[in-house]
Amino acid sequence: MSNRVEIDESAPDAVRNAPQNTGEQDFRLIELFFFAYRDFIADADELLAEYQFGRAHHRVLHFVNRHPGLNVAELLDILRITKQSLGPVLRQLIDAELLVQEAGRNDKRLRLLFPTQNGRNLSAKLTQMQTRRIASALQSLPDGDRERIEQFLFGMIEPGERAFVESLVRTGTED
Amino acid sequence: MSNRVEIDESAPDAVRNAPQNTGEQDFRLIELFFFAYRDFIADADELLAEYQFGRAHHRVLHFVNRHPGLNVAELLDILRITKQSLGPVLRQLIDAELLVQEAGRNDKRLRLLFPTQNGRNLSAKLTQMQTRRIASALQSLPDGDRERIEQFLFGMIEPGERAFVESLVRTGTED
DNA sequence: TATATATGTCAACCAACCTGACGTATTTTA
DNA sequence: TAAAATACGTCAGGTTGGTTGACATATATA
Repeated sequence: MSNRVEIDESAPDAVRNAPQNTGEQDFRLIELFFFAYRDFIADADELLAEYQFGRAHHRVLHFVNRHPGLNVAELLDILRITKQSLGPVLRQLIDAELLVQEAGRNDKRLRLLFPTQNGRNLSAKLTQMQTRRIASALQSLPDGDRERIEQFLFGMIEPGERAFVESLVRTGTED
Repeated sequence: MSNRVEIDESAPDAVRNAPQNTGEQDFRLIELFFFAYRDFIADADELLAEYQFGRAHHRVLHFVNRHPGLNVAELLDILRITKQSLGPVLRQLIDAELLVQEAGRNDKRLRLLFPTQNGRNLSAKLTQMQTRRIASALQSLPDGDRERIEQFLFGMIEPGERAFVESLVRTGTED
């Protein structure tokens, strides 16, 4: 069988020029953001692969660590996934003894999620890798620009979500 | 069948306290980056869904628009995926007449990729949505902070990748 | 007691990747 | 000029991380 590509004579015309990096087309920041995020995630991916885990596990581990005692509904709300897709991830993390479940004291329907010491350790390791990358990226900037970066990232978040994100992000902040 | 969760008496101990937002654990920027990227992507996802397209289509459309005449190997190198996974995406974009292929003039083995006018239009629409979100995030910052943001994002990129990304990002920049 | 809530689970499906193997057109090299 | 390398396409089968829908159970609330 031939896979010779016949160029369709009636094909729509190719546009041959590159678009410009104008005010309406901020390619520079769009692409930098894309590649920055790719590499921000990459470190963690490597470490997680040793455990046969993926990004889904990372996110669950991260937020349970940050908010010990979180219940399933709250976790789903943060991650914006369905309980059906959370199910296997949660089970694997519990089987690996990185998380534990406890029934709520007052409301026994709730399954409260806590990290184990191993879970805390792995999460800390992942967080440290990302923290180091951020720190080195901040290093080249003037002191005080950290707040500008925070402000920029916060401004990228959908306005209706900002209060919620702010409440998550404030946790554990001494101020 | 009962799904009563028996709390395993021998379960590892739960860690009950939240970790702190210290120098070693930069939760604030980590989480802001996570949520910012999520929303940065979300606008485009919605528009793409109308075409039954996903993020893979977006990325291909974006880079072919930015670099008209790109060949398949170069595209794979930017996207870091295999040709097997690019295949269906490319075919769908060509079938939808958003992209066209042409054999290379000098090297006829090459398949050069170009956007059609429709492809250019859709890509521009997607880029504009992301550009607007970025612009509104920058609005609250002092003038000139744009460069700081660029510098920060560039600093997040793996050092070995920076030259390549810089060469991609420079395309179409008048300076 | 009836209903609502929180969670778990079964089944079927999908998007977007992957590896491996192989075919064809074309170019380069020996 | 024949052989090897390159660029690309494609078939087959697998994985991860999601989805929707339906339903069961334990517990809480009205």
